[in-house]
Amino acid sequence: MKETALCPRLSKAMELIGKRWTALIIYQLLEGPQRFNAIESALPISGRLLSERLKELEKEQIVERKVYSEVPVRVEYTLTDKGRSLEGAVREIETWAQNWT
Amino acid sequence: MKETALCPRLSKAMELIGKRWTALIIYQLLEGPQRFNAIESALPISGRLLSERLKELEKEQIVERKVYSEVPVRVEYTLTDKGRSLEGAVREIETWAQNWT
DNA sequence: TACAGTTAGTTATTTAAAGTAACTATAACT
DNA sequence: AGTTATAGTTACTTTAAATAACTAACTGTA
Repeated sequence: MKETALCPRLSKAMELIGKRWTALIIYQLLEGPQRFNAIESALPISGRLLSERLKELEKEQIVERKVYSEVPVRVEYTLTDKGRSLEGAVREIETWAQNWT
Repeated sequence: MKETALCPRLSKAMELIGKRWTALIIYQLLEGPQRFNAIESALPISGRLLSERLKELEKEQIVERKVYSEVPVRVEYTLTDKGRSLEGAVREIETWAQNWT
């Protein structure tokens, strides 16, 4: 993506959390750690995209991936501090949506 | 887009303001009314997409379009009350970005 | 031994959105 | 007649998202 002279920080943040499904995944993880299937069931997202998004969020250190070698394998996704710190922004958007839509 | 059972309101809001460029356009308009060219210059967005986004935002009553029949024509875009009410959310994201990126 | 079930994905293909560049209408100015 | 300016539009290419089918690893059952 091109850079904006306007506000590179906002731009970068929007590129990340404005990406489709990202905010909803974070919203879902605010409930607590979740397994891959749980997130997939909570949202109308496919495994393909969920996998892609979780990788991006992991790379940005917004979520943490924990693998439990059970059978079948269990993988849990948890918000990091950085991830949890997005709660305010997500709640603001939620509140706005309640008041204006 | 499919509906999410999770939080249709957040989902709807993110579909709108999470759309590429939308948050940055609103951020820019928080400075005050702006002409088409001014927004286009402030962001690395093309006329094609800016036009498309502004139409969407006008339809959602987040921005208002005013035409002044001067030569050449002047078109100004202003945030409505609904649009200005997004300031809190945008600032939250900006603050998060400052603290965590 | 062979087959179904479970989780957490991946691969392949189609469809939608975004990026890029060139073009248009209108009117003044040279 | 040709140039400049604003606010777009049109045509085309590239990237991202949606959809569906498939895979690996292991268990439990017939």
